Parts: sequence; structure tokens; C-alpha cells
Amino acid sequence: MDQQTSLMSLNMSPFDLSPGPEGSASGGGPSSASQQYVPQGAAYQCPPEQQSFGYANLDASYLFPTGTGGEPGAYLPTAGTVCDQTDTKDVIEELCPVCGDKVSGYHYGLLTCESCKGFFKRTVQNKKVYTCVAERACHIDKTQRKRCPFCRFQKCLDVGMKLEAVRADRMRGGRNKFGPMYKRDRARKLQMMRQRQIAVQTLRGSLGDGGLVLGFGSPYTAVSVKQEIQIPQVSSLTSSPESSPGPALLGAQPQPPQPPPPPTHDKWEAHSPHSASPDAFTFDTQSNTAATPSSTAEATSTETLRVSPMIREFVQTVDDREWQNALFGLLQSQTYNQCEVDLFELMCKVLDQNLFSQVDWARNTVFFKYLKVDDQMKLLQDSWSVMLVLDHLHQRMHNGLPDETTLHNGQKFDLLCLGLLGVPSLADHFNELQNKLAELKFDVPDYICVKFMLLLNPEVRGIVNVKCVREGYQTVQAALLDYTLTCYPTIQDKFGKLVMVVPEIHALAARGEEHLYQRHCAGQAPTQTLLMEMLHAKRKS
DNA sequence: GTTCAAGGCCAT
DNA sequence: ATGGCCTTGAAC
Repeated sequence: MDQQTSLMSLNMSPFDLSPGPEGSASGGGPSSASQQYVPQGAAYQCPPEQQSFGYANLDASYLFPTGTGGEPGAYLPTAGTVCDQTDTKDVIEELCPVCGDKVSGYHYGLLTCESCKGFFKRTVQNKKVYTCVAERACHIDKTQRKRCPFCRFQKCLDVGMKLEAVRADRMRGGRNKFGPMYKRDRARKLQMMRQRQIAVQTLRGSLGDGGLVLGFGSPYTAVSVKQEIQIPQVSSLTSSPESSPGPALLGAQPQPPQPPPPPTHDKWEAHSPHSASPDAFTFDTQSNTAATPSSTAEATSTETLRVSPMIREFVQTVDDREWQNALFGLLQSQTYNQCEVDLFELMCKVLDQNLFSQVDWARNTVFFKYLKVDDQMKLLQDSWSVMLVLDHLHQRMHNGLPDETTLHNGQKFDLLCLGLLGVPSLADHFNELQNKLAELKFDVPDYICVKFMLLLNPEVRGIVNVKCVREGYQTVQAALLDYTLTCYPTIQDKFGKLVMVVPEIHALAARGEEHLYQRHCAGQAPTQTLLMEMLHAKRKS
């Protein structure tokens, strides 16, 4: 699905390099790298036949570097060269993330080739304006990089080349503020390479070469809530903002992010049938079926019985594998070949992506999909944050999502903060909530019913078709009540207790929203995102 | 003194 | 316009 279009109309310029000594463009603000470059004029035209399919402008070719055939697994050193040669030079022997040519050093924030360095410099210094006559998704590689400067520059930004590293005063020589970052990046790469070598040595003995196939997410983009809702529905759940590639399969190397620990609870949290192979970007999840609770004391005897068809259908709308793939895909695409990323900014991007999934989920569900777009928007604007919190509780409780993960560049990313909407001090409250739910044997049907009830809130102001919303809410409410009575008869008033938890989730989400809004106002959050649009929408209403 | 990421130069 | 090579100069 094409989320680029709306952003392309935002007409943002990358050329606001404030002049002045020592990086006046610094200061921890949003990285311009994630913004969309919208050129004007028509200096260049991109040949239509050069467009690649979709928006996968980042290609995986540069992941299989330096002359070893480009086969999966070629990334691993051969047995004879495993040891002793881990110096900086080896680390540098990567391929340019823009075009796949040989890297010549750090340039404008990351390792690139000489030609992309020059291209980026000329573009920014001379304020060049390009146009793509195709779909703004041309494939960029070493042989075709000259054909569409628009897409080449876009890709430069997408992979993280930094506009602010181009000096407005054109002063030569010396070092800039990125020096220490390059140094840390080198150290991290060395460390990771050493770890990898150890793992390879261990694994070669028993397994032989492992495959290495890395999936890539497209660059980050945003659209308006309304547009997102109005995108034609697809047959199954898909996630935005990018049409995420499939799960990235990793071979024999200790490649972050790591998979969370296996789940430990009931059948709704059962191991995935696919989890036998090492798959660093997938953690175990319940299979996406409408199975019934089985291993809990209450539910064992009810196996496949007495769960209403509606709840079964609800459970089928849960696609945790997609959620995980989208999460880890984004974390990877945002950090691959990056020295250091702003973790708050990254968190906002993940939240934003989750929001897209949220919208996507909602507009494919019963009750909701028949509403008018304006009503849908109002419901989503009211419930997005509580649903994000609830989703995170679900991922932790039913899929063993860990507190943190190591990013591709070696930085640690706090996953829990996603559930806290960026407020670390809410961790205790969040854990308390999780414990409370665990005591209630909160399972996947509970989760999905509560989620529906959060979404279909008839109290939201300005809803035109209140009747329909209320009916949906009451139907789900009744289904949940029935489910809890049927499947958990020994938990006294499970339904009532679940309903009591809802205001707590609201309180937590409200604090998160406030925090995000403050940071947004302070210029610390990425702009032009669905997340920010949601924050603003609620304040306006 | 060395390093290396900036900007500059110039043949193509 | 591109891209390989050269010069520069702050940080180490």
C-alpha cells in the first residue's frame, strides 16, 4: 500500500542547514534523515523502466559483501580466516548502503562509498532539486545509481546520511561532532564481529554454514488517519507504514535483536509450530487460530467447546506474527548500518507503526468497518493509546515479549517503553496491571474482547452512528461475560474485574499521551506521523 | 606526528 | 554531473 503519496505532498525541504560553527543543526532534534525529501522542478527525470517493484528501495544486496559470491551465508568468514584478523580494516569492508559499491569510509554519518559521498555533498551544497518521473521507488545500485538522482538522494536520507554533516560554511579539514560516534560505531562493529566469529567457530563444527537472509523494511513514512482508514481494505491484516517484508531469517550468528524467551503459560500462548528453526526476529506465539484455552485448570475440559463463534472470529483477527515481524523489521531497517540512532525517535517510529497496524486491524473488523469514516476516526482518536498499552500487555503476557532488545547496531532498545508510551516511571504501574491480569488468567479471547470494547466506546463525543457503536460494544461485552463464565467459572467475577482494569489502562495511556505531547512540543519527536496526528486530534476535540 | 572525514579539483 | 583522487585541519 502506498503511504508515500500523502507525505510527498507535505513538501518538506532538506536544506534548512542553519549556518554557523560546529553543527548548529545539532541539538537532539528530530533527525532529518527520516523526513521525506520532496523536490521541485524537473532537473532530472527517472526512466520509468527503472522503477523497482514496491517501495523496497533498500535492497539486501549490500548485506552479502565483498566478493564472496553474494550467497546467503557468504557474510560469514571462511574457516581459515575466522581468527586473528579482526581489525578496523575488516570492519570497514562493507558495501555502501545506498548503491552497494565499496565503502571508502565514514561519510556524513555512516559508511558509504566515495561516489555517494560526493553525490550527497553536491546535492546538499548546491541545493539541487530532482524529480522522479516514475514511482519514486527506483532501484539504486552501483550500475544504475546515476539514472535517478531523486531516488538516490532519497535513499541517502533513508539509510541515514546526515544533512547536518555537510558544512554550511564549507570549511575544510578538521573533525565534526560525529567523530566520537564513528569511533563508538567502529568499536561496536569490532565487538560484534568478534562475537560473530566465536559463534561461527562454534557452529561450523556441527552445522556448517547457516543461511543469512535479512528482510528489510522500507523507509518510514506517514499518512493521515483519514487516508489510512480510506485505503481500500485488504484481504488480510497488513501492517503499515511499510508493507513489511516477511520475517527475517537469520543464520548462524548472534545477530540482534534477539528473540524473547519462550512463553510459559497456557495454550493461547503456545509455541509456534514454526519456531523450531533459529529465527531471531520471531518469538514464539500462539498459532493464529481460534483454539480454546487448554492447559489452564479451568479451561482444560472445555477444549474447543463452548467458545462462541464470534470470539473465535475475534481471535482470528489477532496476528501477532505480523506484529512481531513489523516491530523487528522496523528496528532493523532503522538501525542497519547506522552508527547510533536516537532511541526516543526510534520509539516514536515503532509506536507510529503500531498505530498503523492498529488502524489496519480496526478497519478490517466487524462492527467497525461498517461505520462512516468520520465515526471511525473519532473512535480511533479516542482509543489508540489505550489499545497500544493493551497490545503491549498482550505481547508480554502471551508472547513473552522481553523488556529490551539489542539493535542491529549494538544499541539497547527498551521495548517496555513502548507499552509505557515513553514514560519509564510508569513501569511499576504497568507491571502491577500485568500482575493483576495474570491473576485473572487474562487470555487471548479476553484481550481481544477488551480491545474491541476499548475501540467501540459509545461515549465518544460526536459519533453519528452511536446506536451501531453501542450495539457492537454491548455484543462484545456480552460475549466476554459469557466466555469468562463458561471458561473460567472458578474465577469469581472475572468479567467484573477485567472491566475494573480498563480505567487503569486509560490512566496509564493518558499519562503516556501527555508525555509524548510534551516531547513533541519540545521538538523531540518525529513530526508528520500518525502518532502526532493522533495526539493533536485528541487535543482539538 | 598521525588519523580521517570534511571540502576541492578535474578528467571523463 | 559524476566519481576518483587530493588537500585540509581539528582531534587524538
